[in-house]
Amino acid sequence: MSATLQTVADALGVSRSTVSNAYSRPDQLSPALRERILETARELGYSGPNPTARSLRRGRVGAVGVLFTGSLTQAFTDPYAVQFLGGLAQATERRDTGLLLVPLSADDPDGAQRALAEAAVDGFCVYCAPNWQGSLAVINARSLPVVTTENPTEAGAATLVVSIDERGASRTAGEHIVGFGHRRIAVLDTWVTTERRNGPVRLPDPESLPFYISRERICGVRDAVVAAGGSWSDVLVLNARDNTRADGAAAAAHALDRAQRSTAILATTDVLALGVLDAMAARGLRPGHDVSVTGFDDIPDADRSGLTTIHQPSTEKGRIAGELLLDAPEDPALRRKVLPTSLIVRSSTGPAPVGSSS
Amino acid sequence: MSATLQTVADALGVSRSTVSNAYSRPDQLSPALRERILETARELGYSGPNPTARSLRRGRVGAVGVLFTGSLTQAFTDPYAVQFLGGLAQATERRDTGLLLVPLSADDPDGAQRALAEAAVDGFCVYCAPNWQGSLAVINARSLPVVTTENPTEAGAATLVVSIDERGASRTAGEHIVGFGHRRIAVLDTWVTTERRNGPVRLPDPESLPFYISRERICGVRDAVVAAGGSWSDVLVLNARDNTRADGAAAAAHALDRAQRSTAILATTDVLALGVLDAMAARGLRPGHDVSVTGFDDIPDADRSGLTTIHQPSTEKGRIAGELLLDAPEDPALRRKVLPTSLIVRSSTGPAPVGSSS
DNA sequence: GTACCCTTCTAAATCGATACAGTAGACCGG
DNA sequence: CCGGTCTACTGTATCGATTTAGAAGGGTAC
Repeated sequence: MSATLQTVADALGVSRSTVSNAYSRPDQLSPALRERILETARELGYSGPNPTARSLRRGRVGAVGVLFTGSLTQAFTDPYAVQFLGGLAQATERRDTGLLLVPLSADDPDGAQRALAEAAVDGFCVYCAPNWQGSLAVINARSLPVVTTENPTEAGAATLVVSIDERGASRTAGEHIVGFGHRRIAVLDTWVTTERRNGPVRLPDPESLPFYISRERICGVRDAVVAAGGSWSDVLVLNARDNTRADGAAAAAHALDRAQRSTAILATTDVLALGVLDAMAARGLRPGHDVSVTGFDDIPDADRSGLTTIHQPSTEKGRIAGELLLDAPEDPALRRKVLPTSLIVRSSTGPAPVGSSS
Repeated sequence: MSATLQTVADALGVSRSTVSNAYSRPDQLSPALRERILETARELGYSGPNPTARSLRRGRVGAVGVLFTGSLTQAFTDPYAVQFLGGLAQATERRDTGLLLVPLSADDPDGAQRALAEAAVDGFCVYCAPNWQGSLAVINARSLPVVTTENPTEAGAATLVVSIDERGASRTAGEHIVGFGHRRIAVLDTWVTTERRNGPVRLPDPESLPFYISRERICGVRDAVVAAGGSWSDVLVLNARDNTRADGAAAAAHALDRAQRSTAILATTDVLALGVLDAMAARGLRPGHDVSVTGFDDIPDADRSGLTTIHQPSTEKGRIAGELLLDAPEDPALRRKVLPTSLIVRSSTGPAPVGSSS
């Protein structure tokens, strides 16, 4: 069944090299012979050089690995992730490079490590995974280029980074909220605790959070609150089971249904924030009047829903990540990029309701 | 820099085979030696067998290719697609197999074909792409297993298929609608025409549509209408630019804003249907009263929005596709599976408004 | 006619591993 | 002490291509 270069070469009485050239370097042989070779190949059912063999010889695979925490479904549920991946794909496609999804299942750490060690790729993109099950160590051992969108500190010195000022951006949202006079504030995030449930969490010190993005975004809010004379201990911390709209709504219920209802809920992702809006709609609460809500990412749905949020250039982030990975600059200064963000004010935020100051 | 099996073997004075066995077949050597080998490897910075070389020798790559039409962003915008992929990932992960995304850019047919010919994979999954740029021909030439969720007829005899009865399912939705007395009916789909715009389209004969899913779902509606004594020419056909909520809303506007407003809009995907609901909300129209709306797929948001739709087991479809691909049964009867669907009636459908019969 | 170049093709080395057959030595029963 | 069976390891062929240096043949310049 499986024909090889040699098969075709033998059939025509030419050398293997020539057949190879017919596919990979057309300028190295006469057009006439090339045509005969391709013709013969077609007859023999030979569909071109074996990609694996070619990769071995060339030392280039033509794919980059994309790491995921948790299930793939979950990883793609967030439109931010999808946009980022779209950008990444744009960049890699231009260089004839594919994207290999490498799921890191939490149930099976060994399997995850094996998957990383055995993935045939030219580099890795770590975009939504914290240092999961020692995955970074495995990756670094392979001495392949790695680009991450997260933790610039935890990443090795050789790692490529494209990031945003998570803490500063989040602080902007916090300042926007305290500027409106809000004092009963809640922050909503995923996996603030290892218990996977929807509800309030005690978090004495947000600096101690292990997950970079959670830590930075929550600390940003804290900074704004403290700068305005407030105290971190007054901020209600809510955990959502997963980064989904439904879990956002369920977790937000705890802030909305208690006696002293929070007047502002700052979610660390738009998906969660939209869940908050869902929960409010179910209770007849008006965004921006009864309760103010902010998100993070500025996904397309945010605009539709009038959600005040932090815009970050998701697609561009992916594109740049891809370019860095495939064309890693030597200059250390060029190996780390920080992209701008901006606060987008829409209708989901407004002045604190009167009489809510207590 | 790059250590190989041989490097490690030489350093220890053992044979290359033994080092290989230390990684791949631990039972073939004494635990003590194995430990020494792994230790030495670590010191030399050798991170395990080169995946490409291993693939070549083993004849198995450990990845399956997933084909996309259009941009990756678009392919992942539909929760149905994400669920399907999640199921696929479940099945492949269990077999230590990764997912390689292969984008088929419309701009660059040659690039798309090259990507297919050069993808290092053990099989292909074609799940949302029609026969794009002759992609099926390229794939078939490689004589790798292929699974598709679509067109059972266009697919070669060797192709694995996991599908649903698209036409029958869609007809069920149509019967539900005509059963409610609706006669001013619109169908909404993506790419009914090659012009990419939102709005009405003349479609004398739906059987002539080139895209399988569009054709089948639309014909299903037609069958229901005709069976109820109606005529296809009375059905308004709307095209949405892309399969997005926003485009669904924009296209639906044409059915909602005209003098003789459609009393029912049957969308071929939930995403489009949710767009229709958006458009209705913007106009103060009540789903199930003023206008009935149906979707297709039963994505999570459908439930939240009270959308009547056709449920299909998306995740399971992906899982089965993965299993078929990695464990293709010989028996032709087992190579094609048809999964059940069901009509889920929610609040977005109801009796035609009185006096709408003209 | 010789020297030189260009085009077109070939031969051999190489990429980094795995599979399989085979060997050396230990151990055991009789 | 011999045949037989294990265990632990080695040697060689092989997977399917690319690459490099170089050879054959024809053409051109002087």
